[in-house]
Amino acid sequence: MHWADFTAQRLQKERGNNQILCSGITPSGEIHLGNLREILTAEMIHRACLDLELNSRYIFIVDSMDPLRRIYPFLSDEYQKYIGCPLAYIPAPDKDGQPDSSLGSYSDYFLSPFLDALQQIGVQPEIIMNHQSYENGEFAKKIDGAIKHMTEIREIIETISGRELSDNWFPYNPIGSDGSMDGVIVTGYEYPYVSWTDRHDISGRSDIRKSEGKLPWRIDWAARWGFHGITCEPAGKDHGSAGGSFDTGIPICRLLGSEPPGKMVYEWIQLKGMGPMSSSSGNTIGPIEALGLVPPEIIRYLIAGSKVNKHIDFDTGGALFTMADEYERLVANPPSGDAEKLSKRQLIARDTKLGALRMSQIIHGTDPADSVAGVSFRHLSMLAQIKSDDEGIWNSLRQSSHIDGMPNQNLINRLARMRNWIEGPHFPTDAQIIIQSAITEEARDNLSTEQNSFLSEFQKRIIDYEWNESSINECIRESAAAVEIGMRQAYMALYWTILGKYFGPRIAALMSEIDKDEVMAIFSN
RNA sequence: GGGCCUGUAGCUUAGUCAGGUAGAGCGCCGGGCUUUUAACCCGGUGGCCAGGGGUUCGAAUCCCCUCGGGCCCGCCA
Repeated sequence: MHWADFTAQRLQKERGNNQILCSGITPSGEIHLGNLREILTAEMIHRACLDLELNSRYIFIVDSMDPLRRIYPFLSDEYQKYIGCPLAYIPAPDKDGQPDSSLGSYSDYFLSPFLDALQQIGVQPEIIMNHQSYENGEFAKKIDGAIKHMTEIREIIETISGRELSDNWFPYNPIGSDGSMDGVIVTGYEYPYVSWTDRHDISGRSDIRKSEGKLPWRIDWAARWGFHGITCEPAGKDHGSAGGSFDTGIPICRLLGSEPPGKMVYEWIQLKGMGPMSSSSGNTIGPIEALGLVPPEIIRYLIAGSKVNKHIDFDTGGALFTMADEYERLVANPPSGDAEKLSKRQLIARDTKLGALRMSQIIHGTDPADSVAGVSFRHLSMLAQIKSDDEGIWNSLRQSSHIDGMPNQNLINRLARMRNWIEGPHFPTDAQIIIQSAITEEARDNLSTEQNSFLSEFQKRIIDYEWNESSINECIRESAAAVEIGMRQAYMALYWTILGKYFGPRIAALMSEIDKDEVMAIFSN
């Protein structure tokens, strides 16, 4: 069974027919591909719940109330004054990292491209801006409870996380006179006001029913589990390790009167050979960038086809072909078989694969067969390289009867992505089609006597042929027949000559795209 | 130091939670086909399931130990 279905069944047993799946992110910088795993993990479980006919909602909480913690590499020193201020209330950076209030809030600025990416991969969450939950007083009860149970919460955090909290620690961080939560010391509490003195020695009070302060992370998380009624929130393994925020969140959530979700921890996505993604190290690939290269259903398949607790190596090079091939093979030939005839293992394998395929669809519940657009990823990569205009590609596809009439939107999108990939730095060199200007040494060494005589024969004959695909092919066939050489050998000889390797795309189509004199020049050289 | 995950064929892995004769894809080898979609079709090769011990009629699966790999433990998914 697929992990999403398995989790959905477990949730039904544990929490009944109403489920609220949740994921959350902090928009402190460019949101990277790794964040997609959190979102897709939750969203796929949500879909599996819907498939079980449970009442399921999927909410996406943006940690817009989190403070700016430090000056990131892409920010100018101007941001010094905003450290400790909620991301929702400070201006977005411009190209030079200068704060520019005309660009909107910091949190919206980094969030909106990410929401576009979610749209593309078919994720439609209910979006909740956490600062609004503070503004409209949803947190008030939990804050009041946290302050009243201050001693117990302190003990939970100190014993479970092993961290020692300072004497003036307080389970609520008020915002001081300059908008920052740093250096603000709480001096008293009387509902609904927390009074404080900030680092400029200015005193004031915060109304816990408004966004005049926030709960520290570990309590904030536990509190919102409660008032949103969250039944499942997969967390990154940083939160999942012993003494992490999940372990403290569970008892704190109960202390505040609510049932916490069960612990569920997912592994991270790494860039192949480069370690975990991290905005600060610059070792990151954005979902926007990834979605510029890879069809969205294949991104989904990357997550759906991996177990939650396995780390994923994301590779923007040749492995994309392998991944796309696997997906297309699965779509073309989905595992089937009679449940009675299959062993338990084969049955599980079948259902897991079918589940992954189901979860990979952009639109929930649609037929996977519609997602492949009729053309394989590999074939499209070849066409995109030898044909510079899109119309030429559609013509070619019509001729090879891959498509009928006009290309659908899915295919148009795929081609656009393919062109991005090919033109960008990630495209693998061994997939590149490079037309040689002369026969290479390596090619010479690999060509047999028969192949050489085929090539001379072809060179002689082609002069009298038209320069188009079918005519070139005819010439290849006749030349091969004349020197009594197998077609495979004949094609290989042409690949060596024109591309400098022993394999390649349809050679006649490729040749017809190039000028005849240019091709003949390769032979002569 | 505390903890999590992980080790199955040359490679990527399924199967581990619910113990019941090791599955798949890629690669490789052989054959077929041929206007080659780096394709397709057929057949084959290949695993003391990291190692050791225990529980069991029976262990890749559960328990214990050892070793190797990845990662988390201020913020980060």
